[in-house]
Amino acid sequence: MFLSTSHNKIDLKFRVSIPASYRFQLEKEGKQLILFKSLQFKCIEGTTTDRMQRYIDAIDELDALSDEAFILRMMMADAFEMKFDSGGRVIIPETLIDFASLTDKAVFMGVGESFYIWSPSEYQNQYNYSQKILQEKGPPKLILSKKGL
Amino acid sequence: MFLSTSHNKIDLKFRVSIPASYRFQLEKEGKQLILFKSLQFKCIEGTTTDRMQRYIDAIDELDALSDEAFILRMMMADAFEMKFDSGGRVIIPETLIDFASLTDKAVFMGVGESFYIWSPSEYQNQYNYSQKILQEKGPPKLILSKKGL
DNA sequence: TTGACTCCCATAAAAACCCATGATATTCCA
DNA sequence: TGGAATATCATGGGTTTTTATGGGAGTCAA
Repeated sequence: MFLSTSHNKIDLKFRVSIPASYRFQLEKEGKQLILFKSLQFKCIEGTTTDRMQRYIDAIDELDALSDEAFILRMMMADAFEMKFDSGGRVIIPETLIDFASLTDKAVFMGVGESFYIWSPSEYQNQYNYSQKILQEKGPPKLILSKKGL
Repeated sequence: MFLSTSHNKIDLKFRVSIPASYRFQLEKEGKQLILFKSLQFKCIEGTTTDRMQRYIDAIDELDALSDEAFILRMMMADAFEMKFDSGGRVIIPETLIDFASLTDKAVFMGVGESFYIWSPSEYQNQYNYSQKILQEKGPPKLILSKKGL
């Protein structure tokens, strides 16, 4: 489970520290880290190899010639397996840096089964949007009570 | 189940003692503590990892593009797993301190499946408000399902 | 050589860990 | 029942470890 938010620096070599809690999460389950372009947002998404496998399996269930399958395959093509250095950092591929408009700061946002890497300004936009939705619609209580929470 | 209210000090290192009764509650069931921004109030909410896991599972069952899923992901991003020191304290993340406007005192309020951490003044506001509602509307009707008990 | 990449070490700040103490509550026994 | 002995809790403070980050030495290819 990936939780919490942290702001880390991207150095001149495109290196960035993956938050320690995320690394433990991966290590605990003995899983590799995958980074890829988010399908929803202008950010990088990080997850484990086996969750990625679930995406791949999902493609197989789609009509092979459909637009969805096409999009998902394109996403796979821009997915990278990350290696950590001794300090717990990875080098973010340039494709992903560009996609998410990252410069010198990265915001790591744990969202459960995966995490997002945002530029600070995009993150702020998303955060503000969430606050707006919350004010307008209130907490998603229907969903929660339905699940017995 | 978390019950009762207590007023604890937040020291210069942002450490605060989690009330012993809450700790026993967690220990008894072998569960980790999670703190996160309340979706309803200007306070911190405390709960367990497996309760949080149920929220995460709920995300996957929602339309990934829905507002509900979005809000729940934001909730994960503002959730932190806590580690106790030998004295039963945790360090409250700065994000949460700011969100709840905490300074040097924290009011712990057990509300059953979770608990709240308020600043003394916010707590007082909520308390006064509840008293006002009680006077105006009388006690709420409770429907206790046999199943749930 | 130059440039890109990997691997390793250095360091400041933050977090985790450990022990001490005063206050309060609890136990125990005359 | 009183009151000393004990346990528990919240809190203070110091020491050690971890984390994030900077930078350099070695490697390989063009």
